[in-house]
Amino acid sequence: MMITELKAFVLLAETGSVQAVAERLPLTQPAVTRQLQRLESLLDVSLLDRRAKPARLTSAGQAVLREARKVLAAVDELKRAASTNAQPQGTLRLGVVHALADAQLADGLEALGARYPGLGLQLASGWTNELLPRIDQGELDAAVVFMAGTAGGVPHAPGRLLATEEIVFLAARKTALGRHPTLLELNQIGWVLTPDGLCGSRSALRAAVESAGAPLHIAAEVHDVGLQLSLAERGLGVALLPRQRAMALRRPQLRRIAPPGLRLAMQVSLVQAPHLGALQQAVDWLAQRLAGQDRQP
Amino acid sequence: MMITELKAFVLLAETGSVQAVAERLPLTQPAVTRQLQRLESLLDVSLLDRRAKPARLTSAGQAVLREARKVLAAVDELKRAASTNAQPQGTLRLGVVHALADAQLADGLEALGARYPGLGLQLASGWTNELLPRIDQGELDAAVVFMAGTAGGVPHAPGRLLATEEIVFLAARKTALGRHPTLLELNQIGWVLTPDGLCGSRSALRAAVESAGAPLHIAAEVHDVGLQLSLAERGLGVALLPRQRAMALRRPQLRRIAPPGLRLAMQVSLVQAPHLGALQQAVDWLAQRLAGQDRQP
DNA sequence: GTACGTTACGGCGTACGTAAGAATA
DNA sequence: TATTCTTACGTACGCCGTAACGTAC
Repeated sequence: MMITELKAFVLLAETGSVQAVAERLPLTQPAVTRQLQRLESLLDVSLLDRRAKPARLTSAGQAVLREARKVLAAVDELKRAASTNAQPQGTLRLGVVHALADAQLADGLEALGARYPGLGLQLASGWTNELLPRIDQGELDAAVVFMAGTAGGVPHAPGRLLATEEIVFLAARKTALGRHPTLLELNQIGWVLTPDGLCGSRSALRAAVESAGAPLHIAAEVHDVGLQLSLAERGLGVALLPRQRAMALRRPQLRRIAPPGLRLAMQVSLVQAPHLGALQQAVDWLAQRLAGQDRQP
Repeated sequence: MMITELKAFVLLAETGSVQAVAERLPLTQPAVTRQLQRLESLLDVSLLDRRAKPARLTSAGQAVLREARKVLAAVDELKRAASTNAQPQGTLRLGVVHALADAQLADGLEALGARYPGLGLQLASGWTNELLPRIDQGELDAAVVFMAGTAGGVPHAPGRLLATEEIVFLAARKTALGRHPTLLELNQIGWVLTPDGLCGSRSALRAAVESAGAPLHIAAEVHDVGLQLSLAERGLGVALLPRQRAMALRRPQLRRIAPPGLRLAMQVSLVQAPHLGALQQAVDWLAQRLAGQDRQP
């Protein structure tokens, strides 16, 4: 109630004629008359001075006209804010898996802030299996996660696939290994893994090792990637790292190893809550950027 | 359409429960649910994340919530402006008869401006018979006018009676007149009248003189009251003036005369257009002040 | 007289309440 | 299981269009 009446009233003030209002709504004259009457009865004020035939606005009508324009402007503003094309406002709550929370991501987020100045950003890093429930809980709007597995069959991650990346094995050059070490040889050295490595790489690795006839030998479980690499450099284990990240390293004491029979890969994907509204385009923009750079150095 | 839905939505955001909204509107739960659905469909946005049972607002919902509050605030503002109790805004277009457009009125108008700071004032002076049509034409909101006639029967003026005032006769002391001159004696000197004296005093005077057996002898017709008095002082005619105004004069050369058989009077009244809305209280205030002072010096 | 706006009447759409169903906590 | 929200159905209210009327220019 009331907004349509206000529109009619403002139009009347602008055109000066009920007829003209009726044509532009479009409606019949009686309908417009009744809308105006309805508005007067809702507000309990005489808005029109009907002593003359092209009725004039009363002084109360003048005052109401000003306020009516404000109301309609506010309604337009609301519709604009509701439309998916609107400039995103508010805060985008973004989750990122630990392993990708690096400088490259920071660049992307900075660019996001530049692209959408009105948008606040709230970042949360966590493991894939932590982030996904938080999206379901409505705590996050979107998250960059990954799933890992054998190169042939990575468990398909939910959301949009941003990139597929190989996971490489890194071992110390000084370690006594042949040119093409087998998986079991590497397993004897032991693996340096991330603790809650529930993104799939650990299980794929375990499956491969066990099918080769040995139990998975975990040499170390640490969060910090720098520590993982240091351990590997010291020959205390074999570390796993996404290919791009490994190539960006300046760790000459490490060598990359490709054991026969096992190629691990991971899929980076962007998961989002449904119904993001205007935030959707920001998420889309981020997805495109992250996919576009394809995490190439 | 839409405002009731926005109310429901804002209430939902505040209470967090459809149930609570339903109780406070008051409505049944299904009705509230449908209002929310309707709003979503009107805006073509998902406002609620229904994955959880006490449904949460989506990010789009957050944005819409902000704008919805603005809309409702604007609507409240409109209702306030429409209410008769609202602070008068805009311009009060006031007409005043020439004869009352004096310093005393200026005081009243100044006080009006002080009482209603938001109110603009547009003053028009004119004759009663000019002002009344302008009210009908919607050019004026109110006017202070008067009607004159014999003391017994002043033609009743439209609008509110503010004051009844006697009209006195002023003649030069030096004029050869008895202690109680008759109407015909005064008529022989002649009358100093205002030209468009259509407010009644002239016709009452003419009727009285002619019934006494002589034609109305007009010595001068001038607008300016000062000139009228100067002419009277010089013995060139008899001037007519409201009693209060005459008593405020410092014209020792003039004497006040009360001819037997004719007492003229005038009624000051305030006429207004219908449907003034919030301006009404300003008019009421002015009427009360003008009547309250009763034009006593 | 003509144009413009207002009432009168019939039809349709829409919003509500009641009651049953789905889904979450 | 209990609470909360959503869907289904019938009813009533409200708004519009057509037509007749009243009124200012």
